[in-house]
Amino acid sequence: MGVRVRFAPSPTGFFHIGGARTALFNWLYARHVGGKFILRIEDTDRERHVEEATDVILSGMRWLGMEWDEGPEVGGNYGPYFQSQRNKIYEEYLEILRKGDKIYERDGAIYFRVSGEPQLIDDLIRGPVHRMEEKDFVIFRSNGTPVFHFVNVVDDAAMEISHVIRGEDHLSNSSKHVELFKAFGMPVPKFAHIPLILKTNGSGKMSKRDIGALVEDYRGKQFLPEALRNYLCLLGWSPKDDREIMPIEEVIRLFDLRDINKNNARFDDKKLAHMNAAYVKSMPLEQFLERGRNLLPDSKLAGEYGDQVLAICQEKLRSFEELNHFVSYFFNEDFEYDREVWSDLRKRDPVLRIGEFLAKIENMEGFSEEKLEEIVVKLAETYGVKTGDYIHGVRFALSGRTVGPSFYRMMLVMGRERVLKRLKRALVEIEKWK
RNA sequence: GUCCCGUUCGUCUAGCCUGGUCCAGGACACAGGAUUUUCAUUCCUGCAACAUGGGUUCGAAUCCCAUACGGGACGCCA
Repeated sequence: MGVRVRFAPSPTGFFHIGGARTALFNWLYARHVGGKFILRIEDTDRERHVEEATDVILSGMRWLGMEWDEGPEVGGNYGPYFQSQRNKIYEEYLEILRKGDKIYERDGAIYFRVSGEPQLIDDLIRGPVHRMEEKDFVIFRSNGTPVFHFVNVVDDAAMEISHVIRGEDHLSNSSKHVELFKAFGMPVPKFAHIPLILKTNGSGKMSKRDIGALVEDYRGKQFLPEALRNYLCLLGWSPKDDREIMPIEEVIRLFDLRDINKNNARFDDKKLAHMNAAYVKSMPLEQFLERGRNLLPDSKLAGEYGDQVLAICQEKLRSFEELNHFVSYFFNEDFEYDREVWSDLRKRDPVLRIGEFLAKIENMEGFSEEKLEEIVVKLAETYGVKTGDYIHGVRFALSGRTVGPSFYRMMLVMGRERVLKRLKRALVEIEKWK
C-alpha cells in the first residue's frame, strides 16, 4: 500500500497560515515518499459562497506551489472530493454502524456508542498516546447532517488515507476517530499530530483574526511564495544542519515525519521578512524584472528605462511591497522632499555640496560611474570633507531622500540632463525653506 | 474542573533516542563595528538558554519521578 495523505480544509473564506503549514507538511511527506497528496473540501453544513471560499484555498495552494494529485479540478478515483457531494457514502457507512448496533437516536440526533476502553493513537511524532472516550457523541445532527468526526473518518477510510497529518488540536479528537475506524471495521491510519503555530504576541494559537494569519494577505503584500513556504517549512521542522534558506527540492529530499518537533512554535514575522528579503535579492535578474515591471507606479513607464531602474534596485530591496515607493522618484519629476531627513542632513552643508557638485556636472565630459565617482572624490579632497557629504546631499537633491540604490548607478540611470534639472530644482526649493 | 500534549538564548531551532567531545552550535531580532560609495544591502563582533526540585550514574541538556508553567481538547463547529 502506498502512502496517501490528505489536506481537508473547510471553506471558510480564508486560507489560514496554520492550515497552509498543515497542507505543506502533508505535501512534503507525500512528495518525499512518492505517495499521493489528496485535497478534500469539508463543506458539510455550509450553504453560502462555498465556491468562492473554496477558490481562496485552491488558489492559495497553487500560489504556494502545492499541487494535489487528487481533489477539486483534478479528479481522482476516490471522488467526489467535496463532502457535500458524498451523502450516499455517508449513508452507507452509517448503515454499517447501525448493523453493528453502534448507534442510537436521541432528541432526533444520532449518537455513536463509545466502547469505554482506552484507544491507542499511534502517533509518529509523539509516540503512542492512550486516551479514552467517556461520552457517546453525536454523528448526525437532528437536522440530518453528519458532523465532522463522522465524515472525516468515513472519508479517510473510503479514500484509503494511510497517514493522517494534522494539527495537534485534533489529538484529543483522535480517540473518537480511532473508535469509529474500528466500528467500521476499517484499518486505523497512522497519525502525525503536528505542533500548533502560536500568535506572535500574546497567548494562544494563531487565529484568523491575528495580523499575518492569512495566506492571501502575504500574496497581497507581494511576498514571494517560495519565501513564505520556506519559512513555514522551518516552523516545527529543520534539516538539522543549520541550513535555513533552501530549495524546496532539498526540503522534500530530507523531510520526514519523525523529525517534526513536538512543541508549538511562535510565528515570527521578522524572520519571515528576512527570508523574503533573501529570496528577493537572490532572484535571477530576468525574473526580478518580470515581477517588478507589473508593480511600477505606472505600467506605461515600463520599458528600457524601467528595467534599468529595477535592475539597480534589486540589491537594496527587501520586499516587492515597497518597490513602488522605493522607485517612485525615478518616474516623477515633482517628487516630494523628505523634510525630516533634511534637518538631519543640514550639518553636512548640503546646499554648498550640491552647488559644488552641480558646477562640476555642468562642465563634465562624458557621463559614467567612474567619472562621477572621480568628481565626488576630488571635490571631497578639495574642500576637505567626506565623500559621504556629497553623496547624502546630492542624493537628497535628486530623490528627496537619503536612501536608495547605488548612488552612481542611480545618476547614470537618471541621465545627465535629468540630474542637472533636479539639482537646480532642489536648490530653488531649499531656498524657500529658510 | 477532567483528559491529552509540550517545556534549550526574546523568537525559530541543533544537540536528547544511542549519558561524557556542550562552561550548549546556527538563524532572526537587538547592540556595537567595518567596507576612504551614503543606506534599508553585505561582512565582522557582542549579548543571550538547558523551567524548578528530587532521583539514577563516576558523570545528565540528554534517562526516571514530582512540581510549576505553556498549549490543546472536552459542541447537534470544523
